[in-house]
Amino acid sequence: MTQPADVITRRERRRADTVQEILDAAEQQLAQHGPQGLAFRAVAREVGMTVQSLYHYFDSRDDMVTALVAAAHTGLAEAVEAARDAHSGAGRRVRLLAASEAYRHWAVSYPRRFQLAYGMPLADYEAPADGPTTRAARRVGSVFVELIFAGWSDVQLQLVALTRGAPDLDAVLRSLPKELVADLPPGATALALTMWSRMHGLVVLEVFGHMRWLGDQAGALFSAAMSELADDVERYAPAS
Amino acid sequence: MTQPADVITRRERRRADTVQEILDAAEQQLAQHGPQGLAFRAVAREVGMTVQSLYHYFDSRDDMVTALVAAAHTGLAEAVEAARDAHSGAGRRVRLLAASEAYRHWAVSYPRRFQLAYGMPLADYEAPADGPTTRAARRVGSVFVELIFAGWSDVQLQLVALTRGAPDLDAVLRSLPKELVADLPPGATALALTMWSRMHGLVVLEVFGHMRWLGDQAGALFSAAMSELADDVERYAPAS
DNA sequence: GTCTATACACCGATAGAC
DNA sequence: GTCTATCGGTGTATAGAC
Repeated sequence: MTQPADVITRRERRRADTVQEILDAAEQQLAQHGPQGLAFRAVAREVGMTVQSLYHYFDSRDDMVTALVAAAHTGLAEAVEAARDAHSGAGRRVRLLAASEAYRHWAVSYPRRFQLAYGMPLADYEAPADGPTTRAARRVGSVFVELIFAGWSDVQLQLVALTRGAPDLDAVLRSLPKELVADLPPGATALALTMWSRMHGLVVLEVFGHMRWLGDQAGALFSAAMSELADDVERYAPAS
Repeated sequence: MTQPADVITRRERRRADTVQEILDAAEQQLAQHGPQGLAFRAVAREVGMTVQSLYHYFDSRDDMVTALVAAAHTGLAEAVEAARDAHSGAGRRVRLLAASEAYRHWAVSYPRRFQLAYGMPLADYEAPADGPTTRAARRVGSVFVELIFAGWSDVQLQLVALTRGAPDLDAVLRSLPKELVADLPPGATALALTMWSRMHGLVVLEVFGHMRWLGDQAGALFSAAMSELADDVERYAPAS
């Protein structure tokens, strides 16, 4: 006789495998047929199940979409982290540029997933306010926060005065949860946000098709802009 | 007897009014019910017509959406132009900041329209490659190009070296149509693009709900970042 | 120009047999 | 856990009367 615990584990593993199989099918549908490919029926066809069977793995279609959004953020985070770790011996500038290139590369490689995570209001889908989705999203941001401020002294961090003259903004940035942004002074948090948004802005324009007139040179423009961004980061961290 | 020309004019004006009425209803639907509010049936309900009548004013539902996208770009362009003209006596920095604030203000005031223009892949809708949509979109960009480079000498323009080391990118930027970017050297074009993307990045993050943890301070962060951006523009234009 | 009627496909979700 | 059957709704688009 197998132990009950074993049985449950086997069942749950099998269940997890099936869930993953469904998510893979959904991602393929998303890539091939766009947003409407995420219809429950369409995913069921792709994975070779009936619609009703899907309800055994997800409470609703929105549940499945939420899982996909979280998976997208996780995939992007893993890509960025891998790029960072691939240059663990190098300096801040090299690692920051590698991470940003990985960010864009993942986005243009999986444009639909990136759109799903950062831009696409699906019909009838409303993202849950807090959950696995937001947690996975933070992972991406924290990589860049770490890279930007690696090796800064406390004095250097305090000297970033990006929010001077906006005390309310200061207060909000100071009251953010620590796990989101590791106890940085408000100016530094604002700097990380603006730097991330500079990178994000170019990527989002490209992924949503607003840089087609650059042909295949969108990546070159991105690299040039990221080089400027890295210079600006250095400028904010005056040699101690 | 009225002249035939008059009759046609009256008819066409009445038709144009109806088209505008439909578009207004569609925008209200978009604001209230999101993307799926743009269904032909939903718009017909809102405007008080039957679905079939809409086919007399638009060849298809995609036609109507295309008109909405163009209208969104035009509305954004008008808002930015108005802000620029409201400070026609001021210097470049003031006008640039005013235009950027107008950009964000329009976006957060009409988030669905902004999403429609810049981010939302509607189910089954594919934007036409070239048409009124792209022309209206260029209007926004050209305002910022003008503002950024107002008063620069040819020498100053040539000195922007943002694309150094990327000859292919240079070539693409140089071969862009003149009405898109008024005969600028490639480095200057790249500068305008990156500056615009810096502004756009923050706005797009906010409009798509990725800055909710800043509460009502997203605007303050935007202003701080735009101030930095204006400083950077000045830095690129060394005093002659 | 507007209407009714209609065709044909799709959707999310539920009930109940096996 | 998977199936069939079904409900009640959505959508785009066309035909033809008035």
